Amino acid sequence: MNTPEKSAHPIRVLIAEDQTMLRGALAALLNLEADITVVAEAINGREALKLAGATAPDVVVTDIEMPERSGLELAADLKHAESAARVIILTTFARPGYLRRALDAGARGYLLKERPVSELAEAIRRVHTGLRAIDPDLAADAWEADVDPLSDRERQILRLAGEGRTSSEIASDLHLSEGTVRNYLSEAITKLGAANRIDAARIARARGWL
Amino acid sequence: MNTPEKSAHPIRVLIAEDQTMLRGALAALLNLEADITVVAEAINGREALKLAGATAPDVVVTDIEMPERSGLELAADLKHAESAARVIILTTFARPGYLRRALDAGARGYLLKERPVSELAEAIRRVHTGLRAIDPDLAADAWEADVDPLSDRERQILRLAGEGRTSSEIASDLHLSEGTVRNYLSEAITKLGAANRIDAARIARARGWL
DNA sequence: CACACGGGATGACAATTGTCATCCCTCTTT
DNA sequence: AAAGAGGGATGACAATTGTCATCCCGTGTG
Repeated sequence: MNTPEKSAHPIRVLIAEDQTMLRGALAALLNLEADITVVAEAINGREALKLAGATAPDVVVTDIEMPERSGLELAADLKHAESAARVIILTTFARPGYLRRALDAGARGYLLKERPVSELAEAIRRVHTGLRAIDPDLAADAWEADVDPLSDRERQILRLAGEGRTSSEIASDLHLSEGTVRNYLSEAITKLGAANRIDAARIARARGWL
Repeated sequence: MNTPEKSAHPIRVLIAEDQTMLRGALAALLNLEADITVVAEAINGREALKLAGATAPDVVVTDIEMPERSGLELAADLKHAESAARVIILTTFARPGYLRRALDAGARGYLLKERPVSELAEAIRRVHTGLRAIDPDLAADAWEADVDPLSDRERQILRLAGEGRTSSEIASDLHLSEGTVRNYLSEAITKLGAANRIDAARIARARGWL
């Protein structure tokens, strides 16, 4: 297997993705592109931030759902650290809530894993020149998508409820009274138009609010 | 980009995986191997079965969770069709239940997406020569893993309950009385040692029983 | 034929969950 | 100082959920 010559100043890319096989495959394929070079690979957001500091990539391609620190948090971290790296979110999920959060966190690209690798390379080039690269399917309904109506507490409690914890368990976990937990849950259920806590958790997850 | 010479009789591989980016990346990388050629790509189990008939692959690499027809069902279908293709399951999930079902369905390999692509190529070669390729982490506790204790009805009802449907909804969906639904759910909860239906659904999912 | 067995149904009871109106504190804002 | 607003707590009540003992009915099976 021979590597083609790199151009004088290839685009320096960092990949953050927790699934080894996909991460390795993407790195290998992107490295075959003449104008792209993968300078680092991270398995979660925390590691990615560290490596970004050390390798000064031009573009960071990151998954969202990773242990330790998510891709959305990574985007925010990089922005906060005033890194020059442009961020492209690469995810399975076409959740409007995710896209919105990604853009708020300063991401310049949002691409689905449903698309071929060639589009990723294309997105990297676009973003490197300062343009945006938003998946067309999502770009449309992103802004008309409704905003997460949940408060922090509601979200937090709903997350636990969705894992099967009972009201009283959640209450003692969070040092709240059981009644209060039920109140928050009830609020969340009405806000989401759900039938019960499980349904509410499902809806929130599907929209990328959890 | 130049493709290396293929050997006279390369291993013919079919890939079934619903996520386009991973599917494309794997196909591209495997094609770079001198002794492997990807003869077809499918986005679900149904399509894979059809393509397997048309292309007579030596090895089928398949994901488990796909729409239409899962990788486990595909393995069973191929066995039933007396296909000569050897099946390698490639999945994110280290669920003992999945491995067991895979082996029962006649799969010769079980590999996690947590491993590098090189291991996939290696597994393909092993399986092609008639050997097995089971992820070492799983091989150990696979057989001592407990068997799915749920009956079909219990599983079916638990699945619906896990999606947030109420007992009465499930009852009318399945033409059962509400009390009966509660009975099954209660059974499932005890069998799994869960705290409630949500917890039970979570546990069953985690073990690959749902 | 008698008997066990599995799928399904009932009825009853306790615990958990969902809903509401109200109330109590702290902060802000005016 | 008065008026809101947000986070949290209570209490009460209805609906849903979880648990059990029992029962009915068709299928095997000895």
